[in-house]
Amino acid sequence: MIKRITLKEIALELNVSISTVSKSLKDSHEIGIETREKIKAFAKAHNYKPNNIALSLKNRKTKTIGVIIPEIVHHFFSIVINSIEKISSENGYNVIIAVSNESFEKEVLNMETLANAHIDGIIMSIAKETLKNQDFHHIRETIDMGIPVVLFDRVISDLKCDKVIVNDKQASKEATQTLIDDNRKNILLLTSEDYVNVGNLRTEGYLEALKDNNIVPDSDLIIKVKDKKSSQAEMSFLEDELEKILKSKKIDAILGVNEIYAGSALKVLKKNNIIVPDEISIISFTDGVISRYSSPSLSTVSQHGEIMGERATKLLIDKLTGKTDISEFKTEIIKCSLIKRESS
Amino acid sequence: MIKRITLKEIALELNVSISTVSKSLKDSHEIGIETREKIKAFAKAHNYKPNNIALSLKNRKTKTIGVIIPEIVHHFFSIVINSIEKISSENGYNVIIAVSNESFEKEVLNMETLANAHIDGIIMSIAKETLKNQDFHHIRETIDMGIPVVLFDRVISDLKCDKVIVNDKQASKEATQTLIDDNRKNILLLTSEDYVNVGNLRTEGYLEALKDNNIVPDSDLIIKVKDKKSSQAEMSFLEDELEKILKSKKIDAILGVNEIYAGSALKVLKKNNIIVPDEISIISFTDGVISRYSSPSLSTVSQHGEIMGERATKLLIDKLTGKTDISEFKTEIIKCSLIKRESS
DNA sequence: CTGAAAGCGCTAACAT
DNA sequence: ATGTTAGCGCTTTCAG
Repeated sequence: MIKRITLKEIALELNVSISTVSKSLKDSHEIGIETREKIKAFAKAHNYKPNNIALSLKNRKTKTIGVIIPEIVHHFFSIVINSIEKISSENGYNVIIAVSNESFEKEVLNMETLANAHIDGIIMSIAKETLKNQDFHHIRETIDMGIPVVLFDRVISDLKCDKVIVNDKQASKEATQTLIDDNRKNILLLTSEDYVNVGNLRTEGYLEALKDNNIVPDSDLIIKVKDKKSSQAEMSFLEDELEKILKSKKIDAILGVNEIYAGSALKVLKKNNIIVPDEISIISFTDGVISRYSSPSLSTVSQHGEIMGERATKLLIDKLTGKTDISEFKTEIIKCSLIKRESS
Repeated sequence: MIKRITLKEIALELNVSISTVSKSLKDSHEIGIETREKIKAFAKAHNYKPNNIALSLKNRKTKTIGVIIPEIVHHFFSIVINSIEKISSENGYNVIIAVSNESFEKEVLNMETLANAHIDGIIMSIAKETLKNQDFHHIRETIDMGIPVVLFDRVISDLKCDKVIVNDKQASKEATQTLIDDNRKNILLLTSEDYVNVGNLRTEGYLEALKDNNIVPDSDLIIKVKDKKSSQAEMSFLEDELEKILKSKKIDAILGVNEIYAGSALKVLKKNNIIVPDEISIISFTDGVISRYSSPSLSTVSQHGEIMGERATKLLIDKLTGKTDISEFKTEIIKCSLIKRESS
């Protein structure tokens, strides 16, 4: 078993003081060129690596970023994490992952754990339950402790932190308009419960598009998928609702606020021998793997998770490195883009 | 901005020594009951939290686990990470994520970074390029430094560490047998290049099943998907190859070593108006979201990523907590299970 | 029962 | 040019 060598050991070995070693390794001109070189050579030969824990204790910096997300097994979030990890490591930061599982309590715990791990900053997307509870004390407290926070996607506007969001409402409006332009007037909306602001904004965009085109919204054509313990359960709820509506209403298009909803809808349509996009066309948010591999493949609104992760990380690092003023907060808005595939 | 209070500050405030405070907070019987209570009350009132960095420096333990994976945006790996994070946090460990992107160089760097972060142990799945290079010095060195490593899925047998794998060969054999039992004799195999041991084992299982049934393997019926810069590029390679084969050979079943291969194959078959499973049936490894939402949905061999992550984490934690002998290494084999869906 | 002091590995201000 | 020392926050041994 190979032990790491310390400054002290090097000092002892070469009969110099610890600070001489420390300064030499920093190439300080305080130290004579030959002792300096000798020490550097010795350190290299013994593969000296500074102990980051000791440095952290001294500097009060861990060069670590904490990330709290509602779930990992989810195309959008995994893209964002990937991007966060990439930018972080390029800038010498490590990434600690914490998952809230959409639970308020877990999210609060996560924040504590990360604060105790002395992460330098946090990037997070808020859990559904937290949005429902409208309780953000844990985020406020973290910010009050001087830990910078960057929120992405699921965001609360009155928190003192940077934010990265998507033009949800506008994108939803445009997607709906695309369907209307294709002469579809009976558009079913598959969305989440009201307190999920992202879903809400998309619903608003949908409604605005209808209004702009003088289409009277039919509340029966909006399915708000209830939160359940498992996404399995949520999907069967959605499928049941959809089957009911198909029997009672004429529908010629579906807008889904994420690809799981749209993918499930597609299954129901197939089961009922409804041809997509001839009879019903579909557009969905989340440009993930389901959209690409389903058949017909789904037209989607891409939220550009990669860009969101990148922007969020850069905002945070700028704050950590002092490039940005600590008390100034930006909100970056990423533009969604519509990716046309077979379903519309 | 709220500062964390330290032992020193508490001591100063209450006119006692630091060690009295430290002992009191540990409820040491050395300290008189009333000073003890007074100190505990004061600490609580001021929301004292020990500084984990200082503890790490002292204990040489960070209570952090490093995870190195080839990619995050991938159903199997994201499931495993999720599970690792879950078990870790239940046991008071943080998880640092590092992504190798299938690159050897990046993987070596990742290991260094994690070692420098003084993680207590590492859970990893080896990058393709590393498997190709057959260079595992970085893993050996990490182990030599006394950092326990647990490998999962993509594993090298002669490393001194715990391993969690899947009965790939057997599962592949059984899947192939299932197809043969359904009277399919011309089975196309979609696999990865030889040096990916997982793909290799699955190929072996396929070949054994053929042999057991006296079917002469046809090398034209094995597509080894070449590694490319992007999975996009790999898929178009696969699709081109498959189209060619469909023209020249009779095929009545496809076995894919992962669901991306199988999903892409499904698209090609659709394009050529071949009906699945009537004309060609499909079974695929990786029970992910593509399999569930494609149509027809894919029968899959589930590798139980959740269980793999759980076992790997438990093996590591057992080693870290001294429950297991440091120099004894286990290999756990998870049994795959076949999930029947519409494609077979 | 309480406190002083050393030490984990490192830095930096301050001697010499 | 090199060394001494204090200190980051904590634990723990040893003294009082």
